[in-house]
Amino acid sequence: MRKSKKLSLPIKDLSNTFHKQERLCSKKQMDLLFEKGKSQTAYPIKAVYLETPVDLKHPVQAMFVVPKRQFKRAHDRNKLKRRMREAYRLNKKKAYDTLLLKDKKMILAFIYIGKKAEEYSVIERALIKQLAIII
RNA sequence: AGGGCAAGUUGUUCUAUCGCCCCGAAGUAGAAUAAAUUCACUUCGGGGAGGAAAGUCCGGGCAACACAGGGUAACCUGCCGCUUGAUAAAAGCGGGUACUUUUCCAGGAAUGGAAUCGUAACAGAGAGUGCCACAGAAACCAGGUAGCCCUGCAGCAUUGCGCUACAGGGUGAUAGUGAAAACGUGAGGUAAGAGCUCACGGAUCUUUACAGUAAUGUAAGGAUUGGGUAAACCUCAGGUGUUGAAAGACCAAAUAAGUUGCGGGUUAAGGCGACCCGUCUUCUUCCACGCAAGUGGGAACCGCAACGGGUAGGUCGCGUAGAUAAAUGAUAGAUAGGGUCCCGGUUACGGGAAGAGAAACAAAACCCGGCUUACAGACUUGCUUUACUU
RNA sequence: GGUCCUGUGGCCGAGCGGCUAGGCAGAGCUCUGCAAAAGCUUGUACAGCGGUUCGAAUCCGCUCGGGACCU
Repeated sequence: MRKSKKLSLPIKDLSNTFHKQERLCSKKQMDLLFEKGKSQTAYPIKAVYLETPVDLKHPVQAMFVVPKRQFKRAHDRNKLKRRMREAYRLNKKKAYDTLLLKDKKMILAFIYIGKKAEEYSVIERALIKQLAIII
């Protein structure tokens, strides 16, 4: 596996942006996440999440993973990651609001576990479901 | 004209909304700082994947380390000329040679010539070694199974020719085989035979002349006349220092100048990143004993190895695409082309309808060139097939 | 990003140019009242495509698949 992105929201924000600060980039944090994080599955996506004490700018840092083993072509991996990222970007607002209220920070990884590339609508549905459960 | 195949060229449109990466400018009662300034945010402007970005099969740039010299090994390449940054190699273009497809011509045959299609890892098997299963007499300094011929001896037969067995010798014409069998045809010759000899033809090597930059070709002369395999070992010639961007430079942070072992002066250790020759380098300090050479001892120091510990963050390298877990997407709509159906028409084509709608292969991670592989549609060329008309 | 190894029946695994060993598994038969065990018999493979060679699993090239290493 190998890709991740992070999302950060400045201050109040409400927009559907997805900046670099919102992506999970630190190798240390990643190792920590996979070692201690909890996971759950909603086909075709598996989510790994962990509350973190680190002082982040945004309530959540997220990364997206598509295993090379299932998808040999870089093109296919990119496409799936983009679809997941897009779904996350458009639906993260509710999660942000909730976490801001609770004053908690979180790191997240979404791993694509399907055997074949699914349509955007399928991915979006699964991702919304994931977010709802996690938060 | 349609379909199919092959090769080459090309290889993707517009609008809206929400977003992504990089650069620049301006702004902010924002954050850090003494300040310069940096960061953040907002607005505006600009730029943002491919012909293969792929496979990583070649080469170059670039970088670090190494480097007196000679030889060996290993690896790569192998007709000639020109071109590109690139002597060699790779690639492109042209040429040569060999083989091959088709057609034609000459010949009794072997074979040769001309045109044309294609192929070639295209130096050497007149240096050596190895291998060539099965079949076959024989598979490589050829052989002797059958056959043919000669001689000797024995037997049979006999007017005579002869026949049979054995022994010795000659022979390579005939012979099933095989991927491959010892130049082809004819004549002479012989006991039978043979390039043994001759004629014509073929092949290999070579000398000279001429043509060509060259590979090579042509002609004449001479010598020779038994295979294959070098993508088997090998020989010859040319080339190759090693490692690669995870190369490498700098900064910051952190930790323990930690532990153990071995070595540190003569037939010692180490370097010359494979090996050898050869050559070069290293020839310390303290303590005790001794006049000295030297001996003994531990420690320091140096080198190597193992164990253990810490950090694994930033800048540069790095690009008017450009990150450092890696940017081009999503949604909605519109068209081009194509597909389906209906009508007219012999086709070509023309008109109309509904619904779908940009869908091939595939996404840069230092850069460049070549090769290979993948690929819808469009265009061009060639081949093939079908239909219609003449 | 770079470097390298590897691919033989359903599975494991020999085979350094000449009909592709062997074991396990499968099928049939023998044996048994039935089965197990045992014995006998039998089917099935060189990843794909080209090239070199008389002949290729083996040598060479390309493609595909599997794996390892370098930070």
